[in-house]
Amino acid sequence: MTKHTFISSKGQLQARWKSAFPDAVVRTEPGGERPDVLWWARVPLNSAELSSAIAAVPGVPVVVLSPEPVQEDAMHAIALGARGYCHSHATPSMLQQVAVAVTHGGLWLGPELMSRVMGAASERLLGEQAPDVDPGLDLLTPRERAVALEVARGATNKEAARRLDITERTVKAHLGAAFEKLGVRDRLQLVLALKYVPVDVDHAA
Amino acid sequence: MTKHTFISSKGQLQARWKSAFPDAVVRTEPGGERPDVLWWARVPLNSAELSSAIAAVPGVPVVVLSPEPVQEDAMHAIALGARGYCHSHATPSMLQQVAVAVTHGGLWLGPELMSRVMGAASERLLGEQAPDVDPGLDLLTPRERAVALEVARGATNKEAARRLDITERTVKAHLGAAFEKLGVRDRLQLVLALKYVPVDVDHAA
DNA sequence: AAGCCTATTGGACCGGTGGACAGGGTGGGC
DNA sequence: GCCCACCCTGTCCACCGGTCCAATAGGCTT
Repeated sequence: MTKHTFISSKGQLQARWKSAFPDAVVRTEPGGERPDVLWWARVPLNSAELSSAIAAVPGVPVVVLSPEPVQEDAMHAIALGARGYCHSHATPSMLQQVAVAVTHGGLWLGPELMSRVMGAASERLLGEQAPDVDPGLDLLTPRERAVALEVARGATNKEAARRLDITERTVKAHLGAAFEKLGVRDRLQLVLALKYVPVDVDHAA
Repeated sequence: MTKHTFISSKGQLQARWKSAFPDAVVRTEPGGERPDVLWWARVPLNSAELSSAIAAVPGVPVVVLSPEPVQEDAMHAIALGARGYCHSHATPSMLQQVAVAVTHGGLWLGPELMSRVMGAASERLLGEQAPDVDPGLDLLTPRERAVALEVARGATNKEAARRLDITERTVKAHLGAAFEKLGVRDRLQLVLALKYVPVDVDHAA
């Protein structure tokens, strides 16, 4: 059975959510058992809280619910890695649709926002022809890249293995190869290398 | 039963697709019965053809399949309204995942592309607006902050200890406190949690 | 056919990491 | 004075992470 956890400041709307997902869990704080979908209904939207909540459950799609959807909030949520954004008063069947989409690797945004996001993304990526795209990623094989990206989202080797459907040993192999190609010594510096390009490690010196 | 139509120039890979969707229809030209998902496997990708094919079936999610996924092609497809982009040699189960996501209103892109698109969209739509600042760091005591910043630069516990002139044990103590305050489980997630803070850090002074 | 790259996995090793017990020392507020 | 927050240190231990030794298999180039 799919597990759903709702994070709500006031615990309201539980009835509606339980209607969509009868065995849903409603909490006021993140934590507890790892759900299949994490619904973020805290208002107002706090980037820091949302960010760490998302980081705390790598691999779990996070959907942000808002009582009055605002594009800016939605974009913040997306920027932080949320996989969905919709009205907190959405009908149960709508919520179920969203759940299905995100648990299958999709991004769910609602028609209007979706087209805006897609438009903006293509403007950004086609317009400037990827100037600051990590040269690092291009050095990696597709598999190494996939593993590196999982790790860069905060996943452990075990979690990355589960997400990519390979053994932990293989994750280590790809990671090791990525370390060597990028000239870093561990996963943390790999993340830094993928964020801002140069790693100014004067530490070891 | 969900109906799937594949548009392929050469009609190849039919076996693979039929394995995923036994009653799929493979065509060389768009048209015919209205499917639930339209899979576009024509190579090379032609924007005009794809555009009119998408326009011809409003409401039907279109997924572009490519034998060798390229970001630029993906962005063109997205810009034209495609709801998904993935490898044409994807496993049947993967295709099924994609199908489920897009038929439920989702956008399916694969981890790497997805994060790029999301990042690009938020950059474009949020502009240079600084996110609402200083969540994490202000929760920490000065010493915890110093340790966290060392770690965020890629230092090991031992290196941080040497730079701050304390024992490795103390570094662990501060780090552990920082983990708890920020609600993360390890140093990597701590870095991610601090990532969305303006890092002006000239702390070395 | 031979060679290379990629992807995958196994076993073993060992240092780094994080949590669970501990403390002791300082300074400020009530 | 007491309490409390902060800073610093210690030991023990389970687990994770990174690297070494391999091996098998498929695809691609020469």
